[in-house]
Amino acid sequence: MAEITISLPDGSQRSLPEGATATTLAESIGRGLAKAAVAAVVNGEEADLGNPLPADAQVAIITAESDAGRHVLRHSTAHVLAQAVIGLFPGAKYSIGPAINDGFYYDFELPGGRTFTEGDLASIDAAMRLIIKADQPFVRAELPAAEALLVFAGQPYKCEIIERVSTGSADNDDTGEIGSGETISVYRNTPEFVDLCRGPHVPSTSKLGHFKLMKVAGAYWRGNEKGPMLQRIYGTAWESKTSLDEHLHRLEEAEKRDHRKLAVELDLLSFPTELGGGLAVWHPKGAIVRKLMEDYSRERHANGGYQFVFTPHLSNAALFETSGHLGFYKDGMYPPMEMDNGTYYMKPMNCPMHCLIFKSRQRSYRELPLRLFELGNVYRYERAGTLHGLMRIRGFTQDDSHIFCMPEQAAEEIASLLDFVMSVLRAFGFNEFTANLSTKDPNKYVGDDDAWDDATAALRSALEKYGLPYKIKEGDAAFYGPKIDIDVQDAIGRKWQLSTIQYDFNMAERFGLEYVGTDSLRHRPIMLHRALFGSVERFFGVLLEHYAGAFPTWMAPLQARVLPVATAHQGYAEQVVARLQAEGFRVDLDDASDQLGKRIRTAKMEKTPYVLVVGDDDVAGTTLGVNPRGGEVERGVGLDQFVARLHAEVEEQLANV
RNA sequence: GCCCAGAUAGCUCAGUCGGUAGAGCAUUUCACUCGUAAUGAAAAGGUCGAGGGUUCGAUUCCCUCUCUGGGCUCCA
Repeated sequence: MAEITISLPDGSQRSLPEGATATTLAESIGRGLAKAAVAAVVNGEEADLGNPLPADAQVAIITAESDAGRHVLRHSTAHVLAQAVIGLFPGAKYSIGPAINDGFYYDFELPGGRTFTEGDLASIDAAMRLIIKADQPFVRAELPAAEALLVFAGQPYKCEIIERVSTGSADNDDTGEIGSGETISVYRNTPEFVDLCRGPHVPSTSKLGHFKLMKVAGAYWRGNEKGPMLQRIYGTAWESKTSLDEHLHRLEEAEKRDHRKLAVELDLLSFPTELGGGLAVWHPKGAIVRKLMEDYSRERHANGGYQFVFTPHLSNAALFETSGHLGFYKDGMYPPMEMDNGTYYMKPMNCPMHCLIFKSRQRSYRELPLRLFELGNVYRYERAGTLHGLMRIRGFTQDDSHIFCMPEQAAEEIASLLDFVMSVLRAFGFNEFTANLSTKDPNKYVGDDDAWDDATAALRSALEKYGLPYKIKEGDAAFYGPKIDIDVQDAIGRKWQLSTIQYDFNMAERFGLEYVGTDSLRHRPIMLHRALFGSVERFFGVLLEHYAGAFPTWMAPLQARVLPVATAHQGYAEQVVARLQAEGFRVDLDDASDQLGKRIRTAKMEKTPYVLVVGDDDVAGTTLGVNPRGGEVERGVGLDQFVARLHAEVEEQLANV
């Protein structure tokens, strides 16, 4: 029999009989590999395990526990979901069902406008497990478009995808489903069930099984708000029960960190329904933390050459007509108020008012860069369905600064802005950063091309000088200028977009801003927008989740609580509290009316950095029993010694810049 | 705005096949005075999200609305 030679990723070669498949290859290498195999990469293209391998092919086996392998598992599980739904709901239309981060989804339209309820998930789950148990093969076929349209007659969403692909008007969603070639690829599991798909898939449904259907949701067909609302089912799928359980456990952990839950438990803030959606009130403990954040920010800005300004919450409509907000973002603004002889709006941004400050008198180049800073309260009418705790809120505070500079100053200013932003983010305990550089959308921009090129180059060079890893998002800039967005990674690996540095070629133009240059002529300044926290509220929410409520000592609402062992030690406990407060620390006392163990538990539940227990020995020796958050109890620590330690800790936490 | 699920004491939740409700924690009081994550007892606490309908009677069934949660869409 003729043989073919296959090259493996490690450079080694193997001879196999002609007609051998990737499965044969995997089996020839080892039983474990054959078991874990879900697909293959043949000459750089993902392919099914069961395809005959071409001669002299480069082949890599995709195993279930790799990212690519999980993607295949999830996509295949989505097909099983569709098969189960079609079986249980005769007449159901199926549309698309891709693998996504950690799982998959599939969108359906049910007959008669029926919708899924959570209760349906159990019966769908059971039907899926039967399909998996039946060990159905995923059989690939390639058809001309005309034939595919016949196969999917009565399935309007599938036909639409086929037509878009065959007429060349497909987008990524479509090609993700069926590839972009001349023929349409499909996978058939049974005579009854066939689905469009580019593949690859696992060879048979028995490779699947470690999945869980998570939730039902509405989703627009092709993401179009005006299009039909389909019924989406989300699921997660993994290569083993252990991995599935770990994933579910991670979800539980994230849920425990939910800032809305922690905000209630720690009595930080609330969203009273009487107040209205997306509006928060800050309780004393939350307000302490927020004030510390803001004070620190002010201190850094004062040292960084910023000038503080204040501007009102309301403005005459004319201002937002000049700025363009009413033209571009009216839907996102609170409705107008008619008063006196004009129309007023809540401000959605601070920049127009900062422009008015710049414009209030003639400016000289000697004043530039002029850096204006404000913790400005803005109000945006976010749609009801989008509100999410502090992360998406209707009234919030931007730590907003606008920098007006000469064009030749911009590059240096950007570089120092980036240093400043990163330094402050580090002080709040973030260490992992990535950035996005958004460039010009050629179809929608103002300003001249040279200015855009210079601005983009300045942003890029700042990123490179700082050594911040970044991705370029082509065409993602706002119409008025390119920008850098900075993402931080939190303690459990989630990314949050926080800071932004943006060029603006538009606003200075609209407001007719000018400065007098060395040539005594008038010039237009460059304007830079810079938000560091972004929104103080959202940043607080991110910190709360990052620290799981256990704020570092420097910003903890209560830094230490003193517990007298018995009433006899109350006097000494009061002295300790007074001493620590005199040193500037936030300390309180929990008297002996509850048992000691109970009081310790309460203080721990409140995530107090230090619980200080004082009894007979401590009164005698002016010492403390120190019970630190997350550490070991230490008896007989001298009061002076503890004070010094606490000062040192706070200083060290803020020195990490 | 659209789809799904909710709303019962401050919090977490149980319950009422239609006859106006209960637990744990928290709160208050009393007793206990204790050395590192829950002492015991008692009291108080609810227009069962709002409005309308069906009914002799609705917290429970139906409708509408509000709000909350998960998605979609949107996010200067």
